[in-house]
Amino acid sequence: MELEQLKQLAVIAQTGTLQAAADQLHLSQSALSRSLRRLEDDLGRPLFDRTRNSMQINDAGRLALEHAQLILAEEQRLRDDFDALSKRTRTVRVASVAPAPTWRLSTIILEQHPTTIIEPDVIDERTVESRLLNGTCDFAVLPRQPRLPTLRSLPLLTEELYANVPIGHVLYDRDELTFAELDGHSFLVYGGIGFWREVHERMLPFAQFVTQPDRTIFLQQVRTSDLLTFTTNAPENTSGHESRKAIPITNPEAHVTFWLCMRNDAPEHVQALFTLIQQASV
Amino acid sequence: MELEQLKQLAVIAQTGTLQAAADQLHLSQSALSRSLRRLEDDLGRPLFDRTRNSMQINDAGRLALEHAQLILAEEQRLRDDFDALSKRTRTVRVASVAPAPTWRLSTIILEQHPTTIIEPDVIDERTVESRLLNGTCDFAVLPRQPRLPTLRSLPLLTEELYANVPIGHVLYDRDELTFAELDGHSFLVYGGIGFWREVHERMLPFAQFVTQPDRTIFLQQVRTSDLLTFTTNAPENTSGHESRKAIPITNPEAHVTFWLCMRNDAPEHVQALFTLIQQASV
DNA sequence: AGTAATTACGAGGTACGTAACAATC
DNA sequence: GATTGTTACGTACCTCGTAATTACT
Repeated sequence: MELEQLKQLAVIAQTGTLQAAADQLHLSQSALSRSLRRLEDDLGRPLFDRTRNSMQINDAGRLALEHAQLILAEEQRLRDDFDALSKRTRTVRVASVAPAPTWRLSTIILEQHPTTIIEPDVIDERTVESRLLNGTCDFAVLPRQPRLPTLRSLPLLTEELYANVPIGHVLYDRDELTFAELDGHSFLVYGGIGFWREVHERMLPFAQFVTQPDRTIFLQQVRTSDLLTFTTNAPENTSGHESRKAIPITNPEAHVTFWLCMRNDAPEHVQALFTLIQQASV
Repeated sequence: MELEQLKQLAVIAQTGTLQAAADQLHLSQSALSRSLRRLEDDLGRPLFDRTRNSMQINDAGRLALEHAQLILAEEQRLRDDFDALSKRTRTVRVASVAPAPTWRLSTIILEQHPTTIIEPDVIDERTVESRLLNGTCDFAVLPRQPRLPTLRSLPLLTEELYANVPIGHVLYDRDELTFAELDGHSFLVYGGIGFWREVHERMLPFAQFVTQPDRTIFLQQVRTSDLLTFTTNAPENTSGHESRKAIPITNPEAHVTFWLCMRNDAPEHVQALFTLIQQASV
């Protein structure tokens, strides 16, 4: 007996004729006829009452059909479970305090495992930490090295903040700047920058911020606006700033090393990715 | 995915090695290795963690195994149900008031369907009738034609009773006898004669009966005893009476026609047998 | 005539066993 | 060296599709 034959039995019973069932199963009528015959031989009795050109399911057929449906349903559950398992192992949940580290992660992971699904969340540091500890994310990105013995960590990248100054602005000719010099000006900022927003607010208490949550619209606005903006050394930040000058900010708060963190008891596929990133970051 | 592969998974998981499983499955190790590989490919992930020369079932394997066992158990239930169905259709339960009609039935049925199992019960008329009506037998044999419209019936055979007289007995020279002439003598009788016992007791109120329930011992005793016995025209009654003379009994009570009865709603295979017997009895 | 199921036949694919190989105990 | 799992190769079997056949509507 084969699962394929049970599927065929179900379709034949449902359609009522071999021809219709064969069409639905992408099989010739004769092949289906023989396959059904083999099943009947295996079970020791006909499952259909036959006239010369019609078939009618009989008691034995109905009995077999009941069992077949239970078996096929169980097979489907098996496949569903495995699909869920595959999805789980293909997905990496990343909780990060800033977007650039997740971009870097994507670049490294997708190069080796193009089918991986990366689910980034840019959120505040406390939430990142708690999600890592309670297992609701696979990787955490923090602006410092965690020291818990239940965690492994590595320095993922160091991001440097630049003031992005439009032509004609009073600060355009400077070669470097400090937060103190920037304070009091107006800035156009992208909304999803997480950690950096706190830096801005702490270091520039008197500045004005216009926040654009949509990244595409933000980049368009940068081209036409004469407001100051920020950019960093992350390669994903280079586009759309052609008519502007990126001026380094010298304060130590403008240079941040982001650490990739993982629980020691992370699933195997997560550990493998961690090792991959470790090698790529050397 | 095939049921065979799920069986193999179960055996591999149980034995722990491919070689042991292959032996148990009457399959070469390499074939089993490939078959398992195909299952893993089908499900999209390994079911065992492999070193170069050992295998250990992993989480995915255990998950698959759970489902596999449910599926295989359901397949077994299907087969069990079909075995029970086969046994039921191969078995014919006969309730008869006398043994000879069941012998006749066996002869006719086994000639065409040698695998049929015939379960005869020789019991009293009222019980035969009730078993037929409540469905606890397929065929009933009665000493009269039933007239219920829910039943079909046919005359199966007419049995004629003979006095079986040993050489030297006072009645040995007679050519025919009546119950009245036989009354008062001593008889050796077989126990399992059902209906005929009532005839004896009613027609021979003053006779002595020595009853032997075992047919083989009865036939041996007949050879050596000088008691009167009975026999009939049933072919199965001819053996073992060589040193005796069978003398017809003229009373109408000694000539009985047995009717085969079946419910109109009997299962198909029982109806087919009824038709067979009808043709054979012409 | 048209449809439905079975049977005949040739072809392609697939799973098997044997055997060679690699690695571990 | 014995055992275990994987890979290579040739073969045999098995199921498929096409087509012919038979019967029913």
